[in-house]
Amino acid sequence: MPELPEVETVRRGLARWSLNSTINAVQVLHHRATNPRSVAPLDVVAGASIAEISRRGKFLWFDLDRPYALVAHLGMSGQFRIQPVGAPDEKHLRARLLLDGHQELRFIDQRTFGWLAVSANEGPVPQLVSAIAPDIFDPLFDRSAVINKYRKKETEIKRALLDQNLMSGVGNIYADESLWRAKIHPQSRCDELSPRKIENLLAAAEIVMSKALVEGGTSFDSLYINVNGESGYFAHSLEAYGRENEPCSRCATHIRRIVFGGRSSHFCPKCQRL
DNA sequence: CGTTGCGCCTGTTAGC
DNA sequence: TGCTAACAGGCGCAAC
Repeated sequence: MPELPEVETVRRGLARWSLNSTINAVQVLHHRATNPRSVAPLDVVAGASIAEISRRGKFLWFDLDRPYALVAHLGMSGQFRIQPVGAPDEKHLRARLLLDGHQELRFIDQRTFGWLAVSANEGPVPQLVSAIAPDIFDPLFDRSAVINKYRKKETEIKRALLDQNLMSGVGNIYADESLWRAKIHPQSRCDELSPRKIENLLAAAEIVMSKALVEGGTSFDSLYINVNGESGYFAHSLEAYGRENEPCSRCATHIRRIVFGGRSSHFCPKCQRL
């Protein structure tokens, strides 16, 4: 499940292998690979060269030598792979970009929640990304303003953490990890948390995602890999997510899993009290 | 307007 | 053993 550290790992791989390349052709192999909000069919980027590869939260995009960008979201299972021309097609290959130098940039996506799109790129971020809040590593991230936004929310803190309009990049894994680290129960009401607690939570999110980035992200299976096909190693470092009935590393109480808001939350019932 | 729930997908696993 | 149901869950939109 690609969240900020995984998407950033992919972005760095893409930058290393495709920066300054020209996109010679685009081939779309599945109708869901194109986001319906794309302003044009994907093959309009043919002939463009890749000037920069950028990211906000879980969205990434190719800045082109044109007034529009090629935006990508990996969804649940999206992958980019750099492959030599002629390599056998992957089972869930959804689109391929032919680059100069006999390389292909392939978009592979089992569950088809991921997509590509062409979007106007004349502001700070492409139009398609403009509604997404800056992530915690963005120079535009305003920590005190974001703390105030969380404090005004009339919902549980876990839900708010997943809201990409407040702060982007955090998904279910890093939400649970951040809450564990900050010792906050996922069902705590936002408007009952002190500014200090929320500040601690943001600091925890920043630390957890920084550590994950160093490890190349979290891989449970082959659904998340980087552009070289390599897995990340942060799964070994998870303290709460996916550890139901295993002992908390701080107090040995068994981690509990509950479901609310349609998703699983993992937490230590002793360290993270309501 | 803010919050909540649903639908979109497919491969794996748990349970009967 | 073989089938069905549950599960994974980011995002956009509809509904309340």
